Amino acid sequence: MSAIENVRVRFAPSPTGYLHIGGVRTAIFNCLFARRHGGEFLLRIEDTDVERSTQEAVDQIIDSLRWIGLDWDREPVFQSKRLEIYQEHLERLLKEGQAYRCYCPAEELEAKRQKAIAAKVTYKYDRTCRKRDPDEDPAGRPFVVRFKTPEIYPDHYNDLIMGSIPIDEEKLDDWILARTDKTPTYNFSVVVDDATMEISHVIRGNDHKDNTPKQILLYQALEYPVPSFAHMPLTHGPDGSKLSKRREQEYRKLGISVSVQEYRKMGYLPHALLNYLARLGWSHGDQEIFTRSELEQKFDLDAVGKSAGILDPSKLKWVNAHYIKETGDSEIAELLVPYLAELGIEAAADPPGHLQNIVSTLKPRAETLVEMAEKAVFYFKAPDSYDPKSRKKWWKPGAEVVLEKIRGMAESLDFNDESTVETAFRKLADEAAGGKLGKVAQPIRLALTGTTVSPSLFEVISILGSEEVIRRLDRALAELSGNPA
RNA sequence: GUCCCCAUCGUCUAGCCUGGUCCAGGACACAGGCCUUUCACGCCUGCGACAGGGGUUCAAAUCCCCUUGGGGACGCCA
Repeated sequence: MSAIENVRVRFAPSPTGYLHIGGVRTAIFNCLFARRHGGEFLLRIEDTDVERSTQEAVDQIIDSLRWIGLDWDREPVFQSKRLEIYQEHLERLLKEGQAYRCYCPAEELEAKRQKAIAAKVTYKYDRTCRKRDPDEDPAGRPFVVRFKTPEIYPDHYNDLIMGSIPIDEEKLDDWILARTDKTPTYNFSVVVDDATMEISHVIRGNDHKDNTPKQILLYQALEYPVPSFAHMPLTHGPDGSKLSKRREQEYRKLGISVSVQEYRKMGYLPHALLNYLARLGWSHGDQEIFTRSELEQKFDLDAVGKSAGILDPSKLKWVNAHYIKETGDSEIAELLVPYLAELGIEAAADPPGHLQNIVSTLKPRAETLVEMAEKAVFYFKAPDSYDPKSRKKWWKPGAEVVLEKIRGMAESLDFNDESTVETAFRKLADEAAGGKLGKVAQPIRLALTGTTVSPSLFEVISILGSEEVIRRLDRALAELSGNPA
């Protein structure tokens, strides 16, 4: 697809809670689409539901969007500050006879709806008030304003992702534009906002697909140009159904979450999540890894699929692991600090380069920053116990000889230098273990880390430094001789 | 219930529009191997799908129809 002129898109969350993972994906698609075509990406906060909207949620959403690296082009628009605009449009429709006041009591309509549901038929407003002459409207009674659905309308609309979608009479209710308290309903405010903000492409979740016919008719009634629509497939949970905030506990066990913030807590890099989410439902040949600018160059709606995507934590982890390896040691070190703090380790005051060195040994071994922090603990805290199984296997009688020899080397050689350590070990392995490095390394690894799994021992030793190595060896030696220190 | 949408390996997908190059390609996961001081990383190999049935055609994953399965929407929520 070649570049489209005058693109302006928007992301329009309602601030009733944290940012939904499906929400960011919508935001990502919008933003990338705008960048791809040199257009604008705007943010609109849909806070007309005063009861449920909070400032805290607004802050959280903005924070999450920034974290993942999304940038919008103008000040965010708040619907709550645009009430007069909706009112103007409403009056215009009323005056032109394209909308009418409905005095039917809410309870009465609700009862009819329940009845329809019980009878298993589609509920539609019976248009009682449409039939009345507006001049005969009862004065002083509460009313809502309904859209007077025109008799003639297009039989379909063209969706940029889903293709041709029929407009079905069944769905064209005389829906409510404004509530009794005069506030606009969603379908009314979006249209007024998108039209007045001159949005060119409405890219949103597939769950809004059935609202589109209503909205198109409103654009036409208001004589605004109808934007292009693109309904993206939804993001589903592992069971294949729509993600539900209520099932968060269940998701947690599987390593996914509905909340964007949680992914930060789980130790994902923002660009990794962005990359993963962009690739969920969109593709560019066989490419999996995209830089930000590649995404901005290559993303387009014509390569977006039609079917819903299931969040796959293992693929996400793989993408994350990839970026952990790709990113520089110092950057990762900086990002790691808060995760270490969670474990009670204050690494910020360490000598410069210390944490970077640690990070460089852990990068190929961690899929998330949480995992990396956990694996870094032994560098900061000497083992307080030794894995019993490994003890049995590697600390057989005579093992103390090896520990003592290494201890001696640590005293006489420069163990802050990795290659010196390696040379010493190889020499010892030749002399004492028939060249089997493992026989020397494992007992030492156990002494130094408490387990038999760690980064390269040579790296570990050079990072720990001679002093600390001696301390840990002494402690292990004491343990071996039956006199734990 | 009504309406709408979707349908390629377990998952994300390429291919479908413009039928043949596809006994269907890549990635994640999984299994095995190599490398190796352990664990990883990396590399190699393997496993694994056109939902089913009818058409159309010399030829269908690709076009048409039906069935089945899945999802979404039916508010004075957004």
